[in-house]
Amino acid sequence: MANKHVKEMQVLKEHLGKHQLKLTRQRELILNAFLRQEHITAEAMYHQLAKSDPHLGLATIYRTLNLFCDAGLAQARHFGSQTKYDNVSHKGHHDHLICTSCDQIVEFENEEIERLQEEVAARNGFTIKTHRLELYGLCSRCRH
Amino acid sequence: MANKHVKEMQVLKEHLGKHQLKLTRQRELILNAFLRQEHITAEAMYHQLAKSDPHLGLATIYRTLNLFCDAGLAQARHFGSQTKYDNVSHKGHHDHLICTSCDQIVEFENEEIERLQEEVAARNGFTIKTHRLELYGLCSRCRH
DNA sequence: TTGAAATTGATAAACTGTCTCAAAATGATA
DNA sequence: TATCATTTTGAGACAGTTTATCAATTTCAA
Ligand SMILES: [Mn+2]
Ligand SMILES: [Mn+2]
Ligand SMILES: [Zn+2]
Ligand SMILES: [Zn+2]
Repeated sequence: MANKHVKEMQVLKEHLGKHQLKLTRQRELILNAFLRQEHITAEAMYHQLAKSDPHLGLATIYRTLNLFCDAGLAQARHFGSQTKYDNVSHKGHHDHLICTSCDQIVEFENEEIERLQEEVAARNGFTIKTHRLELYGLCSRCRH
Repeated sequence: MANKHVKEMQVLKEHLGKHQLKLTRQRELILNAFLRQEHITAEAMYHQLAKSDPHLGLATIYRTLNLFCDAGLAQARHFGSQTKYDNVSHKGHHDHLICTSCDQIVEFENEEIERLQEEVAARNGFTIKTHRLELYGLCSRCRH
């Protein structure tokens, strides 16, 4: 429990070192809470952390989650109207299936789709930097 | 010029009729301006219409563009941080290539990708209702 | 023509996220 | 370990975008 998330903490420390940033109690706290999640909003992190740390500011949550993005531990994703931070510390690129009824999010990878995207881009003279693919619908549980 | 967009006006009128809504000067005005665009923000429509109609309210623009969405003439799309209304009166489903440098938007359709999406969804027990695929990068002009 | 119902415009409010700044914490250095 | 320049924090102000409110106006079915 105490020395969990060692690898991710190392990644963060390296990023901090490279950018003359400091390791703070808040950053450690937020990192540990964040790594227990897969996809979470800043607001949700705020409420969750408020239980044990009522004075942690919302601005600090935003700043810190954005820092995690810079460090490569997180990725901000806009699902519908919500912005969720995706815990990518242990995953590579992936896209999402989202149940519009229960908000369940399933991750998937499909190299065939990725390849076709490149093909479409090339055909139009584009060089892809990033892309976003989200499939919205009903999961098997919610369909019934 | 006067009787342009007759078909779309008909679609709107049918929607209004079905929902006991009324045809107003503003709705006609906004429809004609909107149909001349492909992808436009509410704010941009507001400024464009302000030239000829300085007292048209921004709220009316939003309300009316959302009405067009209900009528199937428009679709709200969140590109990056902007919300653009896509003029779909004369198009079927399509996805987008977006140049992050000059904001150019290219539309494309790829039935192979669509098919693979269904496959992915089925494999995960999902039934897709909608999806979003956006490829962000540089167009040929901006790459140089 | 009338009048109930819908719509409008102005603006307040909601919502999400960033900025400001004084006070506190960090960590490199002596 | 003490010093102290630099970074970070928390609180709230602020900004951008979209919706809600409401009195006045417009629409349209009767
Ligand atoms: Mn994910
Ligand atoms: Mn389009
Ligand atoms: Zn579900
Ligand atoms: Zn371009």
